[in-house]
Amino acid sequence: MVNNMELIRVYKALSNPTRVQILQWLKEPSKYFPEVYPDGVCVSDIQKKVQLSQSTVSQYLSTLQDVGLIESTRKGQWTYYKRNEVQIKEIKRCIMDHI
Amino acid sequence: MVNNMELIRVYKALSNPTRVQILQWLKEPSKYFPEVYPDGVCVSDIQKKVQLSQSTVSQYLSTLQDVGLIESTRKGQWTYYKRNEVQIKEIKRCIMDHI
DNA sequence: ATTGCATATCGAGATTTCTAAATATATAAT
DNA sequence: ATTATATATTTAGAAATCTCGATATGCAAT
Repeated sequence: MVNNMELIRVYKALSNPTRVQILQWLKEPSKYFPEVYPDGVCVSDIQKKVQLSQSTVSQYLSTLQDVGLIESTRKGQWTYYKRNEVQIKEIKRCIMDHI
Repeated sequence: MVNNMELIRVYKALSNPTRVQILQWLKEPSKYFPEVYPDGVCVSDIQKKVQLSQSTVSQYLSTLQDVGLIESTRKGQWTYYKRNEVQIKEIKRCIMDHI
């Protein structure tokens, strides 16, 4: 269950076009990124596409992760991100009741 | 059809707890407001409940209306607001595909 | 015409978000 | 040990949002 305040934070996370864009690219990662690993896509590949600084992209990914929309796996020096579809489904369900 | 940028504006509108609260109260106006008119609830009744200034509430309602979540009807010196359920349904549908 | 009431708009200070550069951390390769 | 690479964190200025008081607008009643 995603409560009221958590949903507000989800809306905040989604109220930035770049963050939403990333979330959408991650729906079909192989379509949008040069390499897709078992745990998702690495930060630098995402950064190349969004054309914002490395630190900004890293923070955006943290923001999306903080609200549960994506999840990360660290492997060596890389961090791979992918959508957390289970949580996204739950968030969607809650938004339906919320609005 | 609600496009990408319009949805971003919807998320922005929803990323404020008070605005979401108002939207939720308007689901069952007679439960939360002293008087409900055919076209909805007047600004001053909403203002009394949220305990923010009149100008803030007026702007919040404009914000919600701008993105289509509520609609207004002016009758004399009053403006009544109610949910735009048709548009909300459409927005929900688009959010489902969007996220 | 004037007064009073409901709402909208304007202007501004406080707070938050955006974004980058610089720095830190962690790992890999030499 | 040193160097290089990937990512995270810190710091800070610019831009946007929040919120209010003041003012404007529009309508109703006198």
